[in-house]
Amino acid sequence: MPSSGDDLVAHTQRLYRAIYAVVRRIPRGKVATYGQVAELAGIPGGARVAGAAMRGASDLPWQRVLGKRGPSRAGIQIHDPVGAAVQRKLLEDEGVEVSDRGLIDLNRFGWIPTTRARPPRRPRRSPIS
DNA sequence: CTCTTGACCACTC
DNA sequence: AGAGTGGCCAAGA
Repeated sequence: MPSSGDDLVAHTQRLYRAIYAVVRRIPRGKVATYGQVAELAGIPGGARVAGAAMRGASDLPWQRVLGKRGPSRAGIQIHDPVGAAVQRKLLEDEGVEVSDRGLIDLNRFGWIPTTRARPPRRPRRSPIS
């Protein structure tokens, strides 16, 4: 947390940089939610901030950040229909299954920022075609 | 400083 | 299951 003497501009820049840093850590073929990204970036409850940060995002895997649509489901939440289509394409290109309604199963594709080895997960179907 | 906006989220019907 | 509501945080006008 910034002390009262901390430069406010530096602080806000740090927030966005933190968000981008988190997004860059999301591995290919996995997805995270805005809320998850925000929390990892040090902004608990700041899901909307993460969304705002994604809007102007460039040179980072922004397509891997989705809205939370249920306990174990995420979905394309982007407003612009064109951008939504692009996101779907990018995700499918890296092996993420997106339903017709734009939903993704977090149990299968959700990113778990594990520091240690994750338990052996056995995909029920071939991860790669 | 107040008010509005937003690629959010959880809770209720 | 889908729609409505209120709350959340930070940015920008």
